[in-house]
Amino acid sequence: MSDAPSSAPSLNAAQLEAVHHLAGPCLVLAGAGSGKTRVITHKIAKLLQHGLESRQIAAITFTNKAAAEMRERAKGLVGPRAAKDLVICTFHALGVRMLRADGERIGLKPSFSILDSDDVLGILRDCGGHTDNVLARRWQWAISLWKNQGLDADAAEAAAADDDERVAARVMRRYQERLAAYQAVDFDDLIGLPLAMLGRDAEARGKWGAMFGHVLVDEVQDTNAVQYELLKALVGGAAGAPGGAGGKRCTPFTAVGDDDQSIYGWRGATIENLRRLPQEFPSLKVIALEQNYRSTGHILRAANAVIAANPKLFEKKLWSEHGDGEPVKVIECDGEEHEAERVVARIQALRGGRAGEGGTVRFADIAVLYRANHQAKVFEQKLRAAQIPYKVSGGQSFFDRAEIRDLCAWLRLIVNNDDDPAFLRAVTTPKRGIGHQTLASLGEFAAGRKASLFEALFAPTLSAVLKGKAIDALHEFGRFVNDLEHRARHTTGAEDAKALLLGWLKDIGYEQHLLDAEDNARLAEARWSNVLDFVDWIARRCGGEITQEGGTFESERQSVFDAAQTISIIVSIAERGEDTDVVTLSTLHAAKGLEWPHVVLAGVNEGLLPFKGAEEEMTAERLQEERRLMYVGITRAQRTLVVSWLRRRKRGRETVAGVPSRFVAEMKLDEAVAKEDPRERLKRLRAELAARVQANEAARASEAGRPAEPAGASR
DNA sequence: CATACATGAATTTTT
DNA sequence: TTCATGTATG
Repeated sequence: MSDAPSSAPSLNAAQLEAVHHLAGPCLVLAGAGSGKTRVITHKIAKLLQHGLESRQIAAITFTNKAAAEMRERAKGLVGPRAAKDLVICTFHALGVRMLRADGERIGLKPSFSILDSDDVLGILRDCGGHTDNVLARRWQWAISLWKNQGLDADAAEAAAADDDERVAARVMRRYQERLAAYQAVDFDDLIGLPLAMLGRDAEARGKWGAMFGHVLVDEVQDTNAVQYELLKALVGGAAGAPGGAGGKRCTPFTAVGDDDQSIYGWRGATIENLRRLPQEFPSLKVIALEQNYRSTGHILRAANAVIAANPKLFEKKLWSEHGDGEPVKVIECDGEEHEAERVVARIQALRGGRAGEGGTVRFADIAVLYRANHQAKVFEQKLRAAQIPYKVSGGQSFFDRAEIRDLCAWLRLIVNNDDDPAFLRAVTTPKRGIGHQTLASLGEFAAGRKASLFEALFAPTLSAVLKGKAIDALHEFGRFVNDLEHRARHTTGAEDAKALLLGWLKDIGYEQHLLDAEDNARLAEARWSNVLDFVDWIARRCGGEITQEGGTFESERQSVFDAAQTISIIVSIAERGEDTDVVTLSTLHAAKGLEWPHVVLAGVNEGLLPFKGAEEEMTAERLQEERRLMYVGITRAQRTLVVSWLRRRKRGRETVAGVPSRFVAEMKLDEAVAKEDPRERLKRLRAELAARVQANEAARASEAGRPAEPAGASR
């Protein structure tokens, strides 16, 4: 995907400087397309040359995908053997590692569970009495943001601005108590708890502070306050701990990022971190990568012009040795449909293009980017109509599917019997004659004894509150789980693991459950096939093979139990065919880090691209982030860029007049609007007419005998 | 309890 | 317009 172009066979001066600065803290301001992954991987190689062990080098990313890609690139550079022990993972994965190793120091069992957002939502609903989903979701959001800022429930309550926030803070307190009781953590805790652990426990601090000889962090501009603190704690500088090392001897590190591409402020990322870095590490070496290897001059100038309107943290201006290329085009469309049609026409034109230079354009060379997911819909329609293959980025991920979550709940329960949310999901999936009533009684009983549901289930005194049949069902469930756990601990190797898992699915009758629950048989089948994929995947892990997007790695053979421990954190396993030739539809956010020869930025309207909610005001900061988003969009393009906006835009029910985004003017394009090819316009009108005629005919046919709709009058 | 209808609300997303 | 949630009804 974002492979270094062959036009850059060796590192440029700035890249070399970044790679060679091994001794102290280093900030690499990597402009879009400036070869930042190359710098990171080459620096890893350099560190190895200088005698660091693989295991002493940590490269931290934000997504599993980025981690897999980086590992792959590193492997290509230093060979599989050296790459194997490199610690290349996400912040969260590193957190898991730390907690599994030493979490007991802060009272966490090594087998703690990781809750997904569904579980969290369920617990929050519970904590707040019987509340609706909407409110619970708001709490979830607020709590996550608080945690990202390093606030606990007390701090949140103290800082609460209104009653709603005070309530949320109190819910958060109860929520935290529940998590502790469940021996469970949420995603945010995976960062916060390791940090707390290092702050509180000198031994852990010593161990982890000495763990790495060099720490590299990708996309620093996306770090939130807690991640930043964790990074500092790991390198031993200005540790958050009272009486901490105070920046005496600090592990060298390399932070790589681009303040102009910070687009995740809304979920807690803060470029304040970048601002503080030079202050907190006075010896920080700041290196800007300004040579761009991706885009043509016209595109780069547009990008620079847009971002110039933002206040600067660090001075930086992209330039490239590529020629000017084609001018950026702006197109004006009547509405969403028209826009989609023009984009389709554009794609067809690119494909059929003059074979003069550059060879043929593949579908995979083209991307349509937009602000919000719902904008994909019209494009999907029109692309399908034109028989153009496409994929929509960020569709539902494999692990979000209900059937996979069901199975994950079972696995979690096996790993950690005290994981009550997992218990509740597993015990009712599939239905086994244990109903709400029974579970409510069990829950009450467990709460009274401060025990988990699973513990409570075996208590002799439980018979006082539950009748024979219910208790029998519960006991049978408990025995089944225990037995499964026992076998899971002792089963290793791919074949045995697969047999175990399939046997389990059969025992619980899961396939039948899917068929019963889904009235569409084909859908049920699709779900079952997902389940089988999942089983295969776990089995392969047990056999010592780990597959992620971007590659397959060898690791130790694991027991099913071990494999189950890691599943919550892994998100994407569905290796979507990377080399399939399809057009990409993506949000601007999801497009970050990717690039295409031909890019269309769609719906670049005032109100949509600088996004304006119903009754939120547009603060300067929000506007700046929107502008960075536009910048990210522009810099995805290698050779051609089309920016389109709508004269009529739908907002809710009504259609309102559309105004081009202020960012269009900020691009300072000299070429004016590109006119739609008159032949295309004619073609379109003809197609519209034909469609209407067809619709009328269909209506007449289906309503034969009844008074026909006033044909054509519906407009 | 399950289905049907009405009402209301609409970014961005990873782990 | 569409999706999801809440209520009313059989």
